[in-house]
Amino acid sequence: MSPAITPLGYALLGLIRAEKRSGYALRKVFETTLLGNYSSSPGSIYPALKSLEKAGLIASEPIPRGSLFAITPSGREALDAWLAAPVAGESADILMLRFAFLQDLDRPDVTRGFLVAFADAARVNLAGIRAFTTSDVWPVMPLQSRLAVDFGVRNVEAHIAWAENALTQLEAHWSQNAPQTGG
Amino acid sequence: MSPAITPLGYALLGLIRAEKRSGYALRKVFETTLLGNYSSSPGSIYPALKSLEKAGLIASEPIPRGSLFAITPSGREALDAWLAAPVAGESADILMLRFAFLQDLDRPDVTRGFLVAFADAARVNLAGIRAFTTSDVWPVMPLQSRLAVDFGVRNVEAHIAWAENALTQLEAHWSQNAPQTGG
DNA sequence: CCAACCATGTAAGCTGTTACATGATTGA
DNA sequence: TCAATCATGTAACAGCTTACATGGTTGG
Repeated sequence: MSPAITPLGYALLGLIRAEKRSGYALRKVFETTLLGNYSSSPGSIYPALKSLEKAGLIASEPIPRGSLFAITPSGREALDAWLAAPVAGESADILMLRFAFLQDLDRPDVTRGFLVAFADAARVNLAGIRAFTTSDVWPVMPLQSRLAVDFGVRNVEAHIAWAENALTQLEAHWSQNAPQTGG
Repeated sequence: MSPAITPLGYALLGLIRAEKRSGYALRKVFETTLLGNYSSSPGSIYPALKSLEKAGLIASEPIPRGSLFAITPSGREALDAWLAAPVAGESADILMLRFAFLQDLDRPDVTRGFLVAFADAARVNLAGIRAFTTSDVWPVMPLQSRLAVDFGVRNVEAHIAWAENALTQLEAHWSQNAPQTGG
């Protein structure tokens, strides 16, 4: 098995699938957009691109200045597998990256599944914290500790609310815009 | 200047200040509590403890089985400096770690300053996103991209609401419980 | 002509992860 | 006695950051 693809690797793969880009252009994306808290330093991106190319997931074509990277069939495969992977354990950051890239997959069923799983995971998470806040140790904990836990509660609640709203809006959008009738 | 203390190092310092602990006990904390997404693997914690000890921030005393670590004066100094540092640029995770440890500092003024700065930073952040969502590119962006941005908005809003509520509750708590009159 | 930007690369160093290894003690 | 847990350690590896280095091009 080839070395695992890192989050940065997937971020690059996703951006490259959406549009052929040079290493420099990719760096600019990380510098300027909200998406991705990844470093735009050359020391991270160029080695990562090399490793993706070596793994056959992207291919470079020379252009007048520098080179352009395009995704390969096996790169598409790896990216799709990642996008469809279960929502377990991954951080919100990574999951949002996946959500953003699900767009290019254009598969409402997969996106729907993702959002449902995302909300479910958040609800499980919330239940776990609630179990804690209703235990007997909770009332005797210092206020500041309880507030730190409350931070987690509010975040998870925001996640759930976001996922429900996103699902509602996307369903409306999908039903308006020529539903996919298979192909 | 000695090598910078890592987030894991501060987490260890904070836990050790609150209570003398062994490496094993510290690992258990990471395994069982909600706080800290740090690994409990021996390969991370024991080397980190060694490095803290080498830097003179903690000291170990032998006990029947293993050893206990206690914070040193210079460790306290380093921890306090970190707790009082500006809220700029750090991730929410790290900031929450700081908030939890601010408890042991027992300095309402510092905690208040932290929460105010935290809320301010979140508001600046929110304003930045709002500037984006009211720009001319926003309406033409795909729905899914807008939803990804909405995730960020909801998170930051949750941060602000949490900080405001935390401040309110703590002020009430401080005014009830024998306000510090210096000394 | 000089500054700024385009475009890529590498070397050093630190950190953390995984995996393996050791040995003592406790409980069934 | 055997498994589980206590308690610590280390070696190999991967990854990212910082910093440095190199050239070409564009614009004033």
